[in-house]
Amino acid sequence: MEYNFREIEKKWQEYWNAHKVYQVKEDESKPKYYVLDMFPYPSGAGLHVGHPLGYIASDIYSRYKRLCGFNVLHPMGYDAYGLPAEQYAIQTGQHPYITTKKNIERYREQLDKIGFSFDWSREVQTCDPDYYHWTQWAFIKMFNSYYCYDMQQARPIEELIAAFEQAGAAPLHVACGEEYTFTAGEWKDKSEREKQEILMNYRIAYLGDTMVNWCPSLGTVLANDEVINGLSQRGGYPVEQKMMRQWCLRVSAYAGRLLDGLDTIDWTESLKETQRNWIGRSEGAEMQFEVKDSPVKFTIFTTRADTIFGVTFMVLAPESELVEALTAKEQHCEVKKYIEATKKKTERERMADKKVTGVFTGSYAINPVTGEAIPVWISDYVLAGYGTGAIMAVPGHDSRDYAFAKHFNLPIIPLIEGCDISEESFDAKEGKMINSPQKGKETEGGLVLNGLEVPEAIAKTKQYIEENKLGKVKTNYRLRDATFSRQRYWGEPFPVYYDANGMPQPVSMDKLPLELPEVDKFLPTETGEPPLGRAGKWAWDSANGKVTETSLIDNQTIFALELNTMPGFAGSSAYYIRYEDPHNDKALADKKTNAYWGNVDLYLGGTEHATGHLIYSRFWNKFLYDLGVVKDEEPFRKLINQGMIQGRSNFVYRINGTNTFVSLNLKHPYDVTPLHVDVNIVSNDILDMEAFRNWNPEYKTAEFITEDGKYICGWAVEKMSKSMFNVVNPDVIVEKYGADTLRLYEMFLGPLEQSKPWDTNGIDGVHRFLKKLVALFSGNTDSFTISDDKPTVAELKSLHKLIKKVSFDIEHFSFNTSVSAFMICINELTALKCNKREIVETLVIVLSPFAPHIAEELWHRLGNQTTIVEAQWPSWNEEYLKEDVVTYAVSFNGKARFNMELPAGTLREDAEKAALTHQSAAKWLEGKVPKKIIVVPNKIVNIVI
RNA sequence: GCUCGGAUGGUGGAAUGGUAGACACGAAGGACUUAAAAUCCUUUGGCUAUUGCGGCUGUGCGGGUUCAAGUCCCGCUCCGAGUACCA
Repeated sequence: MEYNFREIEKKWQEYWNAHKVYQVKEDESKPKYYVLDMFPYPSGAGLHVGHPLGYIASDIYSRYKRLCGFNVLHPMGYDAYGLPAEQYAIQTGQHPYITTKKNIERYREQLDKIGFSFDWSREVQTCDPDYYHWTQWAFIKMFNSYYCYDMQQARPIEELIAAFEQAGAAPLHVACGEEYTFTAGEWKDKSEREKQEILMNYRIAYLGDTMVNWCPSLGTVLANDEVINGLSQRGGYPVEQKMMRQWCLRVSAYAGRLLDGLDTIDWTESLKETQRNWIGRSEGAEMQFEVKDSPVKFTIFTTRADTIFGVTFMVLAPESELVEALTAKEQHCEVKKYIEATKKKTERERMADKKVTGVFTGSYAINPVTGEAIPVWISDYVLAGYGTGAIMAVPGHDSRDYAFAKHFNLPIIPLIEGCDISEESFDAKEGKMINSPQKGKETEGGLVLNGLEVPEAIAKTKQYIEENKLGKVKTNYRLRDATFSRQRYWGEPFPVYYDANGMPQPVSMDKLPLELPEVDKFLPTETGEPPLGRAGKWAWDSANGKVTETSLIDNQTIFALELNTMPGFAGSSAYYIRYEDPHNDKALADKKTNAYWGNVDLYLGGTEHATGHLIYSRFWNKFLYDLGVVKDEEPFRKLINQGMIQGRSNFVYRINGTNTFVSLNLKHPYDVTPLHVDVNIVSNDILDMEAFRNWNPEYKTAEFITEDGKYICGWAVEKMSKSMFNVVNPDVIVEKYGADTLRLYEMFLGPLEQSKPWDTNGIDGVHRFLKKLVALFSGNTDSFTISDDKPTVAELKSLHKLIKKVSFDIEHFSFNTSVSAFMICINELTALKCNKREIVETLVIVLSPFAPHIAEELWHRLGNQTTIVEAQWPSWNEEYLKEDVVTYAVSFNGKARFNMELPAGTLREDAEKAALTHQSAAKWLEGKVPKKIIVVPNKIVNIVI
């Protein structure tokens, strides 16, 4: 029987598809298990060999869990909204839907060839109206909710309105932008528009004037995680700061729960740490400072309350609202100049420019503890968006304050015993406090920190602040609200129109989905509106509840709809819930269905989503949890990050000024230029010279200086990309070796979570394994022969060793060592010439998650009528794994010297005696009496002399 | 700067504190073949030894704990990832 993988794989893929083998339904009789891959964005380039890595791993796990008796949900879909399709549309005029659809088809074709066990009947596409219906629905729910800190959950906005009507706004402990204070009476006197404006301040989805990351080249705003080093993540264009009225999601309200939730889920420590940093909890105190000769008061935030005696100046952010009030007349001009200069700089320039800049306001603040007057400065090293936009500067113990003080010649006071601040500040939170207060400045009943350790001093100062009403203890988060508007076409439309007051109103729920309209061009309008401004019918007829002609807008029944669309993360934030009940037109997912499937048990994807998707969908899920829509508060119970597969580029070396190429090891004497060469015409770093000449007309006449007739290429690890000619397409591998080989080889390449370069060189070894497996039943003949004889102990040992190892490995996602175990087992069975039914039948079940096609083929050849999917994962029998004879390594002073064989179960004393009386022992004992003997059962006897 | 990873042959990588280098690739030699492909066998960390057996050394560097360290602890070096005026 020849290993005809093309025939076998085609046959079974068609069979599985025709018999809907991988479709699942809720089944109360079985425990559920939900395995999910991060769904891909279908790019025009198609899949390269790195993309399926995670899908293969999750597929192995799904198949394994199925064999173990779980009802496994393993769906797949597409994150179909995105910039590349829109950029392409701008260039070519082709509708992004067409591009996206084409790309999806290509992806599907490529995925199908690899033999995944996805339940495609549950496929979702984020650009499908039946899907974004529920994205829009969630948005309206967020619009109609506020966040209550006392109850720690999202609540209907009506409750807040009721509270305002009853008691006004003074004592509310809720998430908001600005803190309002008004009485119930004042609330009632406000106009409808004023009321809406105030409520906007509390909604979880709200319109807000915020500093946004504006990317002029993309013509849109970006979320913080979409900006890297001041450049856009997509395209790498410069990003500037701009004040804009935008839809935002009040993610910050959930900061505490997002942080605490990390302790309840099984993610890698490094990913949790990344999220913790991004959320950025810091515990400190807010302190109020009065201003000399002025009624103005302002608040600062600090985590180092203990350094209050070292404050020598204050700093405001240039954007701070206090700037105006605190600028003295004589400083007006200077301050204005500085603010103007700061505004001109982009975020990137501000970051690149490490120069210390600032300007004095002319005002003095009063230190609430010492009563001293300290100058107030303005500098761009203080950020308006964090804390209160103002700080107390302690140059002795903060490096930024130190640099500022040195530059402007401001005093620096050391507060820690023995610290050296002549060259740099002492930022560590350790040591004994001094100068707190300074000698001779002690006040009656005042705060004294001298002699305390820093943590004690922080605690004591906080207590002092609270007792004397100088401020309050506060926890700050770095996590900002997410900007949710994009000035783009290819995204979910907001289900929102603007009423006669110009205030947004949600479209009624029963009119969803609000479908994306057609436009003539995908560019902004001439007046600078987003592309949806071109949509002729993009207005809302509230009387009839439908989209209608723009020209009819009358602000009575016909209203303007929102022209922005939602960002990429909108559609990917709850897709995993939709898979559970993908065709439900009444709800995102039926409650009972969600109660069965619950959250994702295993989520696989890359780390690049650590501060984007994985924060947003946790937020989104928590919101849905608050609504009672989903059963679990955390969406992803266990998360594995598969590593990236990089490219392995090959180089040829052209001798400068010639068309002659010199082999890697002969290039030293020449002056050469390394050139990328297509990795598909290189095998084991040996160039196919004929193919090279045909590859590019430029090389048609290429000459080679070879080593023994071989041209050896150099290589380097780089990103897998077309321009490096190092892209390896999975289709090519499948065509040449088969899907089973590809699957095994991707797993064999190394640990799942590690990034590694793709190197086709080793694939023969894995392919050989499958050929050996097939050869076991046929030798060189075409027949398939199987023996019904009873297996021998050696055969059973080999098999059970394999079952144990593979079971353990799959549970620990150590797939690379599983593949090794298969190879060892097949080598052993080949040596034993074992083709016994009992052995083979079990072997193929264990192999089936890894190489499902060949396993299925053999399973049927063995006479089984059902698919192997319905088989049962075998358990191993420890009895078979026991050895009769145990080989002990005998060590002297920890150094292994010789081996000896003893019957299994030999007592400790007997093992000692055997080691000492062994014929080789005398040589190593050198006549000495052993001081100590350690016996490790079944393994080692260590003799200390 | 801070945080988190990592460092093992020519290469990818194995190794619950217990004989380091499993498994695979590559390489060298051999068998079969007119030849090639395919397949099979032998060798393969380094040094040294060799008619034989063997010996020494070895997991980035320097210390430590232990009968025993790639693995645990302390201090470095280098590489990678994330994040960054976050007070």
